[in-house]
Amino acid sequence: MKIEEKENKIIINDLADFEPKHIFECGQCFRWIKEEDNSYTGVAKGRIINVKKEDGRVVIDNCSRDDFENIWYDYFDLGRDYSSLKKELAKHDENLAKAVEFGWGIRILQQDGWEMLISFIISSNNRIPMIQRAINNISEKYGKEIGEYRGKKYYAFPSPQELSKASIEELRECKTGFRDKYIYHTSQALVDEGINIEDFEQMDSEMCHKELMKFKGVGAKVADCIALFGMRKYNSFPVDVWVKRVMQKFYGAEDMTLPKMRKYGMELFGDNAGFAQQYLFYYVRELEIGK
DNA sequence: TGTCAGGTCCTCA
DNA sequence: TGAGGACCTGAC
Repeated sequence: MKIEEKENKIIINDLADFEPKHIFECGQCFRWIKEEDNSYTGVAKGRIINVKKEDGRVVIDNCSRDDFENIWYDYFDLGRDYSSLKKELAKHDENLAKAVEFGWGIRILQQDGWEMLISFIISSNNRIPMIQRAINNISEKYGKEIGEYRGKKYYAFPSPQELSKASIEELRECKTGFRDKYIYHTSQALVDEGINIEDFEQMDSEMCHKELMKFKGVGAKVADCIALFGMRKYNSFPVDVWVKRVMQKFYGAEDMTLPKMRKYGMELFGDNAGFAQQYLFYYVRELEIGK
């Protein structure tokens, strides 16, 4: 990987399988905002960076070399060979091959487990713009101000301790809707019971999923998303409305219940089920297949 | 005005 | 187990 550093930017010349639109709009994250120049600005790990593709190169603005090596390299999953992963997936079947070709620049971000827990509780029966707004409201109200970028202030996602100070009513004011009580109970549970969410990463997938579902507002689908995007459980297979459609249309799962569909997907795609799910999800949602 | 959206919870067979 | 209805909110 050839990396140049200049003017607080990191420029990567030869990074394959990386397309900002695919990465930030495949539904795995909620805090990356598209700018007018088609770049994306986001907050993670207490930093603000801006990412774009320019002349085939990946440009990360507002980023030091140290931060790139210590934070963003892992965050963007740059240690993984997506070319061979995609080749492997494409061999599986024709539909997955098309999906991989369509979302060729997707990478599964290594995001924070706690932030994913709350974010995906908010996602249930909700729309993406509303989810983004609620998460921003929560961050502004309870998170620390990180700094300014392009004239806009940015806030970190609050810690469990910080968020546990919010009442159910205040969470409702952040436009979380009926999920206010779920967020409240989850924050309280972490603080009161001294649960360290990072420990979940050490569990095997099944245990991780089971433990996550103990939180109020976390069902099978939300637990799978948290495990996949926040806890490196890459054999997770979140079944949402879109994946349900794709499983019915392409994989003969017309009469399956959701739990069966989840199990079927995990068996079908094995250790790479999470990646398969992301490519399929992005493919059918962007093209509105099966709607 | 009614429906619907990245589901979950609760109740009841 | 599985089915059915309620649920904040706001956009169409």
